[in-house]
Amino acid sequence: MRSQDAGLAEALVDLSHHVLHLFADAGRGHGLSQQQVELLCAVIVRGAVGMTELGRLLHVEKPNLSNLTDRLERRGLVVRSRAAHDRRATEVTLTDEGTAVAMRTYRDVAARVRTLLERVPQAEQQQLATVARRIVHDEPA
Amino acid sequence: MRSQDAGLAEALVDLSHHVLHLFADAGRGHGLSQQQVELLCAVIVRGAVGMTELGRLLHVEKPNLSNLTDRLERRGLVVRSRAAHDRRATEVTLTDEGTAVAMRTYRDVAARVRTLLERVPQAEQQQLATVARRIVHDEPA
DNA sequence: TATTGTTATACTCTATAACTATA
DNA sequence: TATAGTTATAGAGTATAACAATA
Repeated sequence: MRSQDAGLAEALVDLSHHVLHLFADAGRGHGLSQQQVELLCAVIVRGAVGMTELGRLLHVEKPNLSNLTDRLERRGLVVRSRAAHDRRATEVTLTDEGTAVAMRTYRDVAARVRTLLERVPQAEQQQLATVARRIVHDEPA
Repeated sequence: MRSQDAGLAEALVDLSHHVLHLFADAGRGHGLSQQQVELLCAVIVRGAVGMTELGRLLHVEKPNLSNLTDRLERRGLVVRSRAAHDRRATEVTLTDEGTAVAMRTYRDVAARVRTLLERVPQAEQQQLATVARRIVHDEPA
């Protein structure tokens, strides 16, 4: 690894830790883990979400997502239901309590994101989003 | 959260997952977890490292770092020693086997970093490093 | 008294393989 | 045969509180 790569790599790794810890920190007050917060935020933004899409969004394998969903269902925050169009598929939705918890947590996450980004000027934020998407192949070069 | 913030936030979260999974993927072939790879890489780059600095680098709390170090020590990859200047402090160093494993893993990580960044032009990489450091407060605005 | 690190506990997350049900 | 999801299992990571030793 060239030394300039190493510098960028270290900065990226540090940034990644900060970004994901933001979910953990937001969840702590509500007794939620990082992954639980990520799942709740994904569902509140999208409405009903299938397990496959959740796994892709959260970067979690199927069996682990099943367990993650189990724990949230046991706590009464989400429910599973069979999808109408494909009876193999499961859709995850929020309960009333889950919605309330997810809203509070989502606002907490959003506030922390704003704090994290407040040192970065608008123009650079736009560039950052573009580069980030390019790196994860969501966007063409 | 404004919708433009949300777009950036999602891109950042996705990027963060990719970056940290890179360590997990590099470790899989060697039976090492993400955190184990991160620790080995930190030690190979720095030589002997104290527990406090390791905790800061890996974003891991003290008790968890103790456990992480225990598992690597049990596998014969690292050893602990008392620091000369402060007899409370512990320093972590690599064994011969640990050095060999860490070198291979480090090269694997480096290769994956290059792949991850190959779509990003040099100039943008430099900007990215600057913005990343600014976000985590390592660098003034 | 503050700091460095460990131990103890209870819970959550992870990877892998094997399984069921639907397509 | 392939896909969506679950179950089982063993190991690893996590947060918190309480502790020992050194500064």
